[in-house]
Amino acid sequence: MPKLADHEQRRAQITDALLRIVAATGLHSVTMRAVAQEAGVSLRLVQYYFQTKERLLLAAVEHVGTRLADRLATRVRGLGEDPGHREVIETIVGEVFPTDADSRMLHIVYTSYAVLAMTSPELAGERFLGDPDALERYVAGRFQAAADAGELADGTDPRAEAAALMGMYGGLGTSVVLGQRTAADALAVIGHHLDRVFRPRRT
Amino acid sequence: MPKLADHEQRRAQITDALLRIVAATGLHSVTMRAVAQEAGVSLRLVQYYFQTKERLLLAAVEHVGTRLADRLATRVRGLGEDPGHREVIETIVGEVFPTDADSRMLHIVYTSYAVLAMTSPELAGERFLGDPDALERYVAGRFQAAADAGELADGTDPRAEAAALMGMYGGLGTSVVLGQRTAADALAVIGHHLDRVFRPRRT
DNA sequence: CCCTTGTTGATACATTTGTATCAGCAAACT
DNA sequence: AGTTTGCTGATACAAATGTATCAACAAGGG
Repeated sequence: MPKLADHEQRRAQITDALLRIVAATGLHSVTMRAVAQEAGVSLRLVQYYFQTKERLLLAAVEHVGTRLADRLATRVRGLGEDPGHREVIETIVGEVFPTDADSRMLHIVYTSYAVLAMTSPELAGERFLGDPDALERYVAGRFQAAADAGELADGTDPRAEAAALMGMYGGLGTSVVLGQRTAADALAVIGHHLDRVFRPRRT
Repeated sequence: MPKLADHEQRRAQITDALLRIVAATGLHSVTMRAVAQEAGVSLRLVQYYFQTKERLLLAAVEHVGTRLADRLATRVRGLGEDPGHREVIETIVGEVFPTDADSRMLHIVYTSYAVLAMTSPELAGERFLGDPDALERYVAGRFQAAADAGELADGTDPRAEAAALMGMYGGLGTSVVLGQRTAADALAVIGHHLDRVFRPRRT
């Protein structure tokens, strides 16, 4: 049985093209034909791999979720063994925050899907909504660990801190993409916030 | 010269219909025909008042901005004279936060336009981007006043606090609309945050 | 060599959508 | 009464779009 092409790779090639279009011109300008052209393949092939547009869109969110998870895992692992809790948290925020073209794309794509999910929950599946939840839970776990180690200020609730941080990240990220604020300014605001959450003394 | 209809009211009737559609089924399902039907007028009339779809969309954002500003002004004025700084800030956040159908609609509309503005700045005019800026500046002013009155914790920067709060509001609001969190939970997180920004003692 | 697989091309087609046109009707002000 | 203004209806039309169909070709494995 001949198998010259890697199906997974082809699918990634096409969904990547879709994400590029979303980031550049918006979700509304994603058409089967535009995706095909951006991916450098024929319209027919897009239909071949993803029968309908809906399935293509779903595959694209899954793809972006996986890619982000990989990126974060690699980044955190690169911190060396037993990094500080705050270091891990700041690394995560710094990685997903729209600073370069890649993270900016990620933010636009995520927000676009989020808006879509507000009015058509069936299109943005559980997979999509589950990702930010998982990230927040992970961050909450880190806050919990920091609290257990006595690194947090008094009266802080790890889960509430995670929610607050992820909320800030999302809102400030949007304002950065919209050009209302510099990424550096936004990150300074978040750093300022973390300064207050973490107990000042200790290293 | 006969003038049986109030142009402003008619325009409001149509843009209101548009906003309802955005909140219910998303910005992508806003069509001239759908707006006309929702507003209970003929397609021809929508064309009559707003020549093109682009102008209709722009008018709708302006409309929502004005309406929100009015709502906030009324609400804050209703606090009586010389209300506490924290009270004003909490009132504002409580008013714009997606708790009821109206504020939920507001949030969806705002976020939809924000996403649109990310990739097509010409469609979401300065009027749109200016509104959240103005709100943040106002909140920053309140934080500054609170700081001058010695009500804030040490080492707080009023403008950074405003940015952090507005960011949190936006991000958490989205998660509430997406059903990832209860509005009450989100507001509790924000309250928890404000507890730390404001100095505990004093009334 | 043959057959399966990956891929393209050329269309086709019904729908939707923004925009435009022309005629006409009802109401109200002068 | 007449004229202006607000509004509707019926259509028209080109462009875009999701989906589907049929033929064909290249390449690699058995």
